[in-house]
Amino acid sequence: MANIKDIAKMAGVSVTTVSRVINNHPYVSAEKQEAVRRAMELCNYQRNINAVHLSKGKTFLVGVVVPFSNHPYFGLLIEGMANEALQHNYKLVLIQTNYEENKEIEALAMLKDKQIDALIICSRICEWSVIGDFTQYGPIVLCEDARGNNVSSTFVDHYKSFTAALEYLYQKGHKKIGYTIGRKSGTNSAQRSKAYKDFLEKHGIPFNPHFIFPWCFNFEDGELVVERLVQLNDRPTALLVTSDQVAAGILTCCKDRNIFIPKDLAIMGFDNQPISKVMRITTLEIPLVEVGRKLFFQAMDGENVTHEEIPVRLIERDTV
Amino acid sequence: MANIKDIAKMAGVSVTTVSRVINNHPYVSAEKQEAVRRAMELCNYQRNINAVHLSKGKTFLVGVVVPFSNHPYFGLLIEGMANEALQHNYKLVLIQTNYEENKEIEALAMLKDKQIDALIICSRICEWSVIGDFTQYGPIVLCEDARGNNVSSTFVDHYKSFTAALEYLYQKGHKKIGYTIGRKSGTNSAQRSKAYKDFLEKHGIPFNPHFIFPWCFNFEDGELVVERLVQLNDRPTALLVTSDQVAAGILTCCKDRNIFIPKDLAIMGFDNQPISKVMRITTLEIPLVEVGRKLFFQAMDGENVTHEEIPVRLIERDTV
DNA sequence: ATATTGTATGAAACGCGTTTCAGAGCAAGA
DNA sequence: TCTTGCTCTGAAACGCGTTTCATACAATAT
Repeated sequence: MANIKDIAKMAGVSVTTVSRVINNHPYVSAEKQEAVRRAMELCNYQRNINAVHLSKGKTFLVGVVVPFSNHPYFGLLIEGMANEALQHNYKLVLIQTNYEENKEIEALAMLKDKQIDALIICSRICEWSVIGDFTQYGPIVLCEDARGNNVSSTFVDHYKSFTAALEYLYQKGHKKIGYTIGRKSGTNSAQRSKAYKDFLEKHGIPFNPHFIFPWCFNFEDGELVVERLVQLNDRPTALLVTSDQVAAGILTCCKDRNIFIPKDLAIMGFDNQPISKVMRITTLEIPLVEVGRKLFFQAMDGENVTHEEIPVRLIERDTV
Repeated sequence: MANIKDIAKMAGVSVTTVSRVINNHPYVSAEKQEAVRRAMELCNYQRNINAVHLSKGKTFLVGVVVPFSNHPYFGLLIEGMANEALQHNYKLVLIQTNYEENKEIEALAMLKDKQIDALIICSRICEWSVIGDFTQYGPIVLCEDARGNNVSSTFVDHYKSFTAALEYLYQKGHKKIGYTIGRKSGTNSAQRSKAYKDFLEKHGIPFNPHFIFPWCFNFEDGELVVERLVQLNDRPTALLVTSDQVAAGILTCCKDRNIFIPKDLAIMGFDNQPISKVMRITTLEIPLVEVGRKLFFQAMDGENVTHEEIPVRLIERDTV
């Protein structure tokens, strides 16, 4: 395969001139321009992008860390990023961690060795201190409240939104409210847990550990929730479900067991995924595509560390 | 940031020796090895991966073309690839096309300019001739029957499986069978269409264009199907749905409209996604994670063009 | 007529790790 | 003693495009 030198020779010009033609720099005479183009066409020339990357010290690649790629939550986030990436002529490198710390560190290493220009972490596992060690190598953007850490972030205030959701349920008459979360640890889960405890305290409601259902990510996880639910003597009357997928799963399984929604159990989802619209699930909308877009934007704007809070919106439908 | 030259100078050796240490080549004395390691640690040295890529002519990156990334079908496919990629120390570059041809061509160009070592196309838009122009630049792997084209493929024989599904429904007493597909064009859709027509002909059943529902991808698309269904005077008694997600959506909407499954309408899904298990949807299992794994494997084995047919398995549940 | 400014072009340095090749030193086998 | 074969090391070439700097000439301004 021909390289830039071959083209230069063939067109009777210097490599500089070829480079100028390739990159549309001014100051190349029409004749030479033509000669170079002809030579490139003749050889079916393609510049070696890795040489460009080395030379420029950039790859136009942005890493995206997700625990799993087959969840609509991350799907929408990625969609937003991909759209924005397209605009900026960037590509996304997907790094699936399955919530294993070493994979996240691998992603950070990619930033260090310049394989990617920036890194977006959609769901963090590493300690902040670990992340901090890598900020010197390029922009790192988080999808959680990262204020106070030297990285940009676009996030939902889960304390606030969880509190709002709880108060909404309370005001609808619910005193016994349970909730589901994904991971037990993590900033978001911690915020929710705190919101929950503060809510209980405020209203003088006793804490019931059986009302909390961790490890709920997908539609099918709803099945287990319902199974555990029916075995409870003292059941919650409402469930705050941190994913519409899980909410849909719970709703479906409840129907099968003749648990009527919302009469027997109120359900409130999160995200406002399309499935919640079809199933008429009351939910808190998070504009995930927009969040993805903003995350990418922050990754591009590596100079400045910024934090953007995304407001959520309550969407009342038929499950509360 | 220090480069290999700096390290060499600092350790009092040549760059060759440093390179040897980095890559664990034999024939480096213990002392020099130690000296190099110390220097690297001192400088917090990180080799520039782009220089490696340029030098080696490889990037350890594999491109993955998908129309959308937020669909569980592609999610599982990617999951399989990601697992295998990890094993081989490769990373995946996600290229989302939204079914736009130019984006797919962009992906092919990435192969040409050596930004990726191989390309996996999960859902093709380009003509075969276009793909053919790029096979010289690296392995291209398809997730559809690509026999006869100079690319590897792992695929389901959709003619065969569709026929099997139709016969299964027929044998259950269904004569009026409709089906949903995603895109109208595409190898898979063509195979299914042919299977459908052959099936009708074989059993002397007249063709009814209203029984075909295109553009069905997601859960929410099931809503439209049901809406159109109820407006039909002459309704199908069974529906072959080419995605469990859509099947789940249809099932949910039917329940809301008091259309009883399978009494009023039999539904058969595809993929055996977790959702189909929870909702007890009869489906044809496609081992997508396994398919993803194999696709990646073929991408690695660029020397040989191979084709692997994946058998599907009928999973009888409660919707037929 | 002279000083500026703009256009056009190429040599060479640069980014940086890998790999080939040549050579030196030393031990085991002939 | 001589050959063969390891072990160890480094200089230099290689992969390839970008960018800086110097230069040359034409055109406009003074």
